Amino acid sequence: MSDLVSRLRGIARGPGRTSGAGPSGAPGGPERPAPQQPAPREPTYEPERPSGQPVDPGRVADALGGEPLGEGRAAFVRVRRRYEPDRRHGEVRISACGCDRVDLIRLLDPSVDTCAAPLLFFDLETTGLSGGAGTLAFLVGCAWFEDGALQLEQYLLTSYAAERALLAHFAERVAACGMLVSYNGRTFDAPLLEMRWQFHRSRAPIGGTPHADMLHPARRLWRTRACDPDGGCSLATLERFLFGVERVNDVPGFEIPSRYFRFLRSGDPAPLEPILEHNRMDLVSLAAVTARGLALVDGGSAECRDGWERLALGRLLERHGDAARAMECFGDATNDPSRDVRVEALARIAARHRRARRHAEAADAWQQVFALAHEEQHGNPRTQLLARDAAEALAVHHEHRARNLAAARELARKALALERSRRGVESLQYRLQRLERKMGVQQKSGDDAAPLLD
DNA sequence: TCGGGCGTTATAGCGATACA
DNA sequence: TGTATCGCTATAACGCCCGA
Repeated sequence: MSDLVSRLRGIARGPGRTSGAGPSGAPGGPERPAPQQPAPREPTYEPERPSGQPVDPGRVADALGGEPLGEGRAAFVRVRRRYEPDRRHGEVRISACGCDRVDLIRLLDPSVDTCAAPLLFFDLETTGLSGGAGTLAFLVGCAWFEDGALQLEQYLLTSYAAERALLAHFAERVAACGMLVSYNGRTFDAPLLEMRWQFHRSRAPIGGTPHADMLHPARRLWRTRACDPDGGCSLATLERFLFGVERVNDVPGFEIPSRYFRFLRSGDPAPLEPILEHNRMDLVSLAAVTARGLALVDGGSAECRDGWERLALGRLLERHGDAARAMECFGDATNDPSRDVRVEALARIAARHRRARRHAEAADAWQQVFALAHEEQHGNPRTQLLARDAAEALAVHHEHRARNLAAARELARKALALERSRRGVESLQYRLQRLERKMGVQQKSGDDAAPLLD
């Protein structure tokens, strides 16, 4: 332990370099022991730094490849990086992450009233998850495009006294942008920043700046696919699915606050470097996800990679009243190799026809849904649900429009066999009773029953 | 003319899920 | 671990159509 103590004190005091990547250092690497020191069993950073002795922002900046900003106790550290257009982020290049059609962001996030460039992507690392005055953002990361390259800036808090200056600096950056973009920022990042601004009795600049939160559009577009068996749609899951990004030695979120507290106690910035890299990865992925979403709403069905993406885009466009482009997506999805995709697409098409009172076209689509879904007796529960919907819709069609009571009864029976909810069963039983009553009246009056459908 | 049925829309409640 | 947001589901209300 005494070795560790002297090492930590050496880091906090002297010019001897320790771990932590510099400007060109390999990011995200594991923490390394100081030169000529035995490797510690565990990378523990106990509160050995003499209390009351502030962390030197200049030394932290040197270790992290940044620069100190501000004077005295109000100084914080700024770390800048520039990712050139040909740099790769998984399978995509930075040049492909630019967002030209920012006006289309309102299709992704309907809560955005006005769309304006330039976009400022931002992401916080905080001392905790829960709100309240005790949680603060010790790292504010932001990024924007400049001449095709992604410019990143990170503001690191080296002492609580510098928070106001750090926030003011970020506020200047926000004032220069047209729109903020975040991932779950509407729920987490923005409220936390606003709370901190209130704490310093300053006006929060975020409230007046349009803010697009990419979490919810990402869920709408990729949840059913990106998403692992657990159905997650975190930024890390998404970047792996969309861009093939595999993070190496990424710091888990729950570990971030404790690493920062270790830094405050020890003065050693080494535990922070993986956090800065984690934050940079989040910012690049956020830009890439935004660009991908904008490309989809701009390019439509032709831009989609597969049928699942077509279905999701169709639903998103339908939600915005763009029925024509939604139908194009659903129509293209009916040619997908996946039966589940084809069934879902046909059900969407049928529902759209029904809404537009094109009942013959709707019945034709429902018929295809039922035929396709029925081939799969023990398949996807969603497909089975659509088979039941199709059977009931066709029963309605035959009872009230085609006037084929026998076919309606047969379809109602099939729907009943697929029904799982008590209410649904009751509703279908009622329908069957009505049909049989009508058929009894018809037979008494001497009418011939219409032939059954295939 | 009236009642039954269909289809759409609005609303409420609940559960899932991002974030560090 | 707390919190806000959204999607899903159930339900109600409403307008429309049609047959008795």
